[in-house]
Amino acid sequence: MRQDDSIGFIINQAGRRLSQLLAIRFAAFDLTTEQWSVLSRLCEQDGTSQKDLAVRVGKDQTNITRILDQLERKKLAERRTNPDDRRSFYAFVTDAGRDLQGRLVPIEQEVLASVTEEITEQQATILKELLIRLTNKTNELLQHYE
Amino acid sequence: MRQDDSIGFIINQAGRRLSQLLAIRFAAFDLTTEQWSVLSRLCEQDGTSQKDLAVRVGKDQTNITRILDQLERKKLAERRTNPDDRRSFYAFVTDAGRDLQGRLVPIEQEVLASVTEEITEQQATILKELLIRLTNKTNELLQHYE
DNA sequence: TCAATATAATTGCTATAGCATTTATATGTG
DNA sequence: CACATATAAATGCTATAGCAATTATATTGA
Repeated sequence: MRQDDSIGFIINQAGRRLSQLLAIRFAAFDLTTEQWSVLSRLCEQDGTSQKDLAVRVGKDQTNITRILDQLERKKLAERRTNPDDRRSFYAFVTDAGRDLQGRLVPIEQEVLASVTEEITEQQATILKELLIRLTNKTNELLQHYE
Repeated sequence: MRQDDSIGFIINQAGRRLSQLLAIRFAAFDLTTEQWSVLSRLCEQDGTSQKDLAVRVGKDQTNITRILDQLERKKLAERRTNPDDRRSFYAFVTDAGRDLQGRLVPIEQEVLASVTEEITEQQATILKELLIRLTNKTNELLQHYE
């Protein structure tokens, strides 16, 4: 099988390109797409522990630590101590963070709309569903190595 | 829209997870999935310039330089000077590289087969086709910023 | 021909992914 | 209670992504 036909290659290629396009649009706001993914999640669900945030965003806890560092440096999010467990922190979005997120939402939507222009809404739904099934299966297989 | 529903999030998540699973299986061979992607491409098409290789693998030329450095260090590939243009190099896979690739192919195929176990072959084809269409459109949009 | 421009590859930089280890704090068991 | 074990977060490490700048060499145009 040629590499171009490998589902692994195709998925990663699609993801990288999409991130690249989004990154160009986000550059003016000095925010990376990964910082954006954490910021959005915080806007949806404020005050979760870093561990919990990692699971929800689907990132390693190490990466969450570092992305939160960046968001905190930019005053878009902040850590607050957990009085019940001094090992853990709760992450919160700041007013500036929520404000920025509000300005980025329409840009993300515009980008996503433009890249899916050549496929129908129904196809987009199918695409998402198939990817989610594949990811679930992959997660299941990954668990065998934990 | 919740982040979980964002096509961008879903694609990137799928790609990362798949790479992670493949990485676990490749670890015993001391090869990363990205090194693998370059090595496979070289096996398909030996003796291309780095610039050309970058386009084919869908990576930045900078990354090709560095991944080739790794492959060369591991004696899996080598650069040869281009007599017609002393700025450029041709990249070649070594015997050891071709040998390793041959041993990894069945592993990659097994992993891809296992992650697509929950979907039909027809669905896998649809999935790939939709992703390719999305990537093509994204590439087209990216060109506007070049 | 020679000077301006373009190009192939490299290098330096920041951010991210993921692993192993460390640190601080909790928890659970004798 | 004391000690072993578990857990949350941080840190150190290597590899990768991508941008900007550099270096060496080609090409182009006056």
